[in-house]
Amino acid sequence: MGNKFTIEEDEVKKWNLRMPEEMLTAVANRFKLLSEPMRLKIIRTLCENERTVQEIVNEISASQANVSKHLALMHDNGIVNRRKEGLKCYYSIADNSIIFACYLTSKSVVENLQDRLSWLQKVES
Amino acid sequence: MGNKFTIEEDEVKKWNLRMPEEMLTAVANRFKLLSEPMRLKIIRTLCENERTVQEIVNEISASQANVSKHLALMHDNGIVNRRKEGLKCYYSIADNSIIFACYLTSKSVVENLQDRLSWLQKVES
DNA sequence: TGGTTATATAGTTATTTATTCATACAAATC
DNA sequence: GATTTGTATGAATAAATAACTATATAACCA
Repeated sequence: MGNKFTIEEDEVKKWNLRMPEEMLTAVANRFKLLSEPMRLKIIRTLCENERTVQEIVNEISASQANVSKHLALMHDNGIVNRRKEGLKCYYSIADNSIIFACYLTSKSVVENLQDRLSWLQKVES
Repeated sequence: MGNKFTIEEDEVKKWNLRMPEEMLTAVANRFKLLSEPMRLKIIRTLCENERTVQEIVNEISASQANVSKHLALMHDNGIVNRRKEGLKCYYSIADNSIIFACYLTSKSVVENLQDRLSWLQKVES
């Protein structure tokens, strides 16, 4: 409760140094997993709690097959956990940094849009 | 210098609430921009300083045409700035949260790989 | 004006992948 | 065992796009 996430800016800047090629590909792949609106929708339903496939299908409007495939992909890549209970299969977020990345990116995208909008308004007036 | 970036975990969890469809698509699109190793390579060269297209081409091994297209794409989407000076064209990171997202994701991916590795070692022994 | 340099852009190809439909599998219940 | 329910998967299709080649643009210089 009231947990804080803190990072030193200097530490961030070191990101550019000495990252081997395979790591770069792995990072790109992680971003690719987050680059589909449908998967973000699914991830969003998992933010609060674990969910069954059917629950997800009901919350977002998508076919069972499609949701199942996206979940399988995310599970294979270790960003969601799977828990079976009888017929049902519960999925949950495996790594909170996923949510964090989504949050950060959302904020940044919103700010970006706002900047462009205010620029547009300046030009118009 | 010594700047810190802090976020409340509770704030992050609110990400799932009331985000309109277009925002989700915009966020997905931002992630898609970061989902190509070649673009990450380019971004990495821009971490320290602005760079000309040729400088980037020389640093990473890629064709001028390809680098130029990636830069154009990133510029169109507002994640790099462009500054012309004579014949040369200098690009730079438009939004530090990009670097931050890369850093976070890299860390998370590394931890994920380490977890899988230690799990594998447990299974083997 | 002609030539050189830095960057951008068409057109093309090959690859990836999200989605759909149909079906398979597997656990529970009758 | 047969049926129902929840989930996974294979095949097919359509759309997106990274990379290449060749060419265009545009600024600088002789």
